[in-house]
This record gives sequence, C-alpha cells and structure tokens, in this order.
Amino acid sequence: MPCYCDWSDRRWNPNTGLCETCQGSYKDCSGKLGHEVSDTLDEATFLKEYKKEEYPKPSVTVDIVIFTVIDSDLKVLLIQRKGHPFKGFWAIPGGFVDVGDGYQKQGESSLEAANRELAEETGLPIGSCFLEQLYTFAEPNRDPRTRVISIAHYALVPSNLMVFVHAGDDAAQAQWFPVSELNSLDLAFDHGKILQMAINRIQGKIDYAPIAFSLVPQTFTVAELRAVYEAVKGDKYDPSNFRRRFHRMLQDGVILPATGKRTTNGRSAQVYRFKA
Amino acid sequence: MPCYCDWSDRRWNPNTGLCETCQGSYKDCSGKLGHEVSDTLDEATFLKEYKKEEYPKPSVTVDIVIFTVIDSDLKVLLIQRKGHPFKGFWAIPGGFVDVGDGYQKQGESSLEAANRELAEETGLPIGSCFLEQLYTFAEPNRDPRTRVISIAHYALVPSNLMVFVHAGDDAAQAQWFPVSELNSLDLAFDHGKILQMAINRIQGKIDYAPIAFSLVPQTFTVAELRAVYEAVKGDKYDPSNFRRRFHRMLQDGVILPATGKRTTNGRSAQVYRFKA
DNA sequence: ATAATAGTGTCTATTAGACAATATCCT
DNA sequence: AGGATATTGTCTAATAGACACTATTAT
Repeated sequence: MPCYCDWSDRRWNPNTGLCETCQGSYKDCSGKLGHEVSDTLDEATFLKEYKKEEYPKPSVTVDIVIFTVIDSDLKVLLIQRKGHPFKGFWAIPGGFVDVGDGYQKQGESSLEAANRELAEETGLPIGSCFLEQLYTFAEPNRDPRTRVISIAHYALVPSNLMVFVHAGDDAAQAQWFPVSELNSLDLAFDHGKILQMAINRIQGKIDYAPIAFSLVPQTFTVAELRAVYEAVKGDKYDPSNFRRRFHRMLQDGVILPATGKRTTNGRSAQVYRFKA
Repeated sequence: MPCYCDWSDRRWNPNTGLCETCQGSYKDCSGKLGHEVSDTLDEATFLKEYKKEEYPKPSVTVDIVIFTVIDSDLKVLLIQRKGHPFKGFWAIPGGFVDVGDGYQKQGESSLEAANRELAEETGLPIGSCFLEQLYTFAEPNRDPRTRVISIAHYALVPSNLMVFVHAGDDAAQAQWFPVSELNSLDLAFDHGKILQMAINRIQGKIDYAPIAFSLVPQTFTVAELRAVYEAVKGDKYDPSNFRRRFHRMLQDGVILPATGKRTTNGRSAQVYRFKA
C-alpha cells in the first residue's frame, strides 16, 4: 500500500521503508510519473553492500545561545573555557551530537542534542524552555584543532525559572552577561558572530512571533511583558501604546486574563497568561 | 597588540592566532576580566599533541532548493535519483561539503559548497543567483545508509537567466516543477519537509526583505515584479495598491527608474532597476 | 474603435506614535 | 497627601484593501 500522506509530511522509516504516520510503503509510491520502480531485492543488496566511504568527515556540535531577562535586562549565559584553544575566553555552551555508530545506529537529532545540552547547562528539565535552531556555522578553521561544524541554537529561559538555574554555582564557570556588555568580552572561536546573529534573530522575531511569552512567567502583567520587549529590543515602549497592542492580543484570544493581581510600587496590575 | 575589532566581527585565524581584519593577536586580548592568559608555548604544544578523537562523525551535505518564476509560476528544480535508495524518486540537488583532511586542511565552507553545487546544477557562474542558508536537517535515519546531516539552502534564479540554465538537457535528469504540483510527486528522503520549509521561508521573507528582486531581470516593470510576488505568495495583488508600495520603494531609493520602456499587450510600461 | 495593460486618485479601516487625563495602590 | 504605577482616551500619521477612473499602446 502506498503512502497517502501529504507530500511535506511524509516520513520514511529507513529500516522498514514505510511512512511512519500511515505505514504506507515508499516503494509502492513510485511510478506516478512513469519512472522505473526499484526492485526490492536490488535495494536490499545495495544497502548491504554500501561501502562506508573513506572521505574525511567533520565533527558536528550544537551550540546554544541561552537568553533570559533579569531586572529588565537581556542576558546570555556564557562559559569560561578551561582548556586550549581560547583558554580563559568566554564561550557559548555546546556539545557534540551523538551520531551512534553512524550506520545502523544513527544516534540523536541535533535538536535532541541541544535539548540535552540546555538541560545540562541550566539544570532545568528538558522541554521547560523555548529552543530553536538559529544557523549552522560551517566555515573552515573555526577551530584550529579539527573541522567543526556547529549547529547554533537559541533558547529562552523564563524569568521565574531563574531561581532554579545553577549558573555561577561552581566559581564563575558559567555566568550571565548583559548583552550590552558583550563588546568588552573576549569571546572564543566565532562565538561573537553567533551571539550577534542570535540577538538579531530574537529582536526581529519578537515582532511577529510570540517568543516574548517564553521569557515571562506563566502569568504576567502588561508591564512585565513590556519589560521583556524593552529588554530584547533595547528600546522604550510607550506604556499606553503597548497596552493597546496587548489589548488586541487579548481580543484575538492570544492572551487570556488570569485570576489575581500583582503589586509593585503603585497601583496593582491585572495578571494574564498566554494561551497554549 | 590586541584585536580592537567589534566583538561580533572578530575573526581569528587559527594558524597565526591573529584577527583577520586588524591583525591583532587573540592572546593579547584576554585578561580584561582578570582570567588567566594562556601561555603561547603551552597552547602550541597542546595543538600539536591534540588527539584526533575516535568518535564516529556524520557525513555533511548541502542541499539546495532552487526557485525561479516561469510564466508567473513559482517553480523548483528537482533531480530524479538514478541509484538507491529512493531510486526514481525526485530529490533536491545537493552534494558533500569538502572538509579537506579535516585537520590541517579544513576544506570549504558550507556556503562555498552550496555555491559550487548551484553552479554545477544550473550551469550559471558562481554568484549570479541569490543563495542563503535555510535550515539544517539532522534527524537520525534520514538516510538509511549512513548518518547524513544536510545543511539546506535556497536559491533564487532570475527569470532572464533561465535561457542559460541547462535543466532538462540530458533526458529528464533535472526538471522544473511548479510548487503547486509537488503534492503529486514522490520525493526522496525528507525532501518534502525541506521543500515546504523553503516555500514558507520565501513566502514570509518576501514581505520584509528584497528577495523578489533576485527573481526578476536586472531591469523590470511594475507588473513583472508584481507577477513575482503573486507567484511566490500564490495570491493576487491589486495592481494599483501594489503600485503604491512600489512607489514608496521608489521614494525610499530602493528602486531606481531605468531607461527604456517595455510593451506586451497594452500600454508600454516604465522600466526600473533595483539599487545595489 | 476596441481590447488590454499602465497608471492615478479616492474612500475606508487598521495600526502605530505622541501625549493628556484619570484611577488605584502604597507609604 | 503624594509618589508611583495602571488604565483609558484622543489626536495624528502611515499603510493596506477595495475600487473607480484615465492614459497609452497594439490590432
């Protein structure tokens, strides 16, 4: 039986040759355009005899730019390198992608690797933060030791989870830096470029995607959300105009009123929550 | 002398340890935060004795979704696979990234690889088309043979260069498909996902970035540019409202009037060109 | 003359920026 | 009472969608 899934949703299982969602065989799919349908035995033989090519391969890592907002200030988590090269320089946390044996066992996806690394670095459980791929940095000589390709990601830690994050626990190994102070920092490898791209990305994306909600607690006030926008954009927003945008999101059902109020210095404020 | 470049622009040459733009040494940079400055000899020894780790590595390829607009229709270039797996299926063109020996010689960047592949596939000289990284697909088991990580790109071929593109030359090896017909096609690997993401990307990006100019000839009329927008978005634009947007770009200096007029069926139209 | 396309103008609704005014809370 | 913040409202400018209208060219 062929796969009837939408063309962009088909997901072939390489061991069975079946689509993972509908269990249709990819071999039954071909022929619509009159081309040759491959012989099953042929392909099985081919895969068995597939020669592990001898070409050099790169190491592949995931790097993560971890953002949070502390005291209305956008910050990133950096790690001081203990070893060479760039010993003593500050670096974005990262790690290798597990590729299994590279053949029968193919290991984890890059997103899984990034999730693992993010959890290790922050101490937060997997899935508690927004995490997304940013860009892949694949210039030669990024690392003097060997060819390393880095799939860079960025993560957003909500401010209320910060109390659980163990950054700075073990004597300045990891530390939060305000993005405004990054220019006075010596960054390892091409991590300056990666950081700049990550900052540009969230500054652009906050205008059309609901990423700000990943930086505030589950419930938040208008002013708290505005503080996140101001921290990310590095600019001031008119409170009343921002409220109007907020109110539109409320009308559109993007935001829902929550029970309770919050008071800081002046009048107490209504609390809201992000829907789904 | 330390490097005085902007933090996000620093580019360390791994052989010399110098910043490529200002020739400042990265070793003179450290210490601003009071951390240990690494001994030069120490690091040289370290790099020499650096052990080539034995962990399995993935193969890394670049894939390119090549777009063009033919007869007001958005099309992508696909290749029919000759060998297993997915023999006879249609696939996005791609190739391996040259990583040199992986150590002293680290080969080419992924963008260089993509440029090379794009030139091979279209027959156009390098640099004649817009080319940008899209997303890196790194799920395990994407390829049943071995762990392959694909750095996907997308390219935009201007319609006037289409006459030089040798797609379909050698008996349906390569062929342009309208994006509206992709759902009736059997696509290899996860190339359906890649295509869908590429389409989403250009549909979103055309609203805030000048990518449409990469799909028209150097000089174009308002209607020609509108046809590109309509092809990409798959929707109709009101000619007079589109003209207003066009006029604003003219006022902002994004577009400049060019000499000459172009006539098709009715009144002849003014010709413009994109600035830089 | 007519069909077809290029180009202009108008009305309305939505949205953003600037800013005044009122409401509520804490000390 | 007074400082601070929340909340509402108003005026203006920019932009987009719908649509009527005029201009120019080929046949």
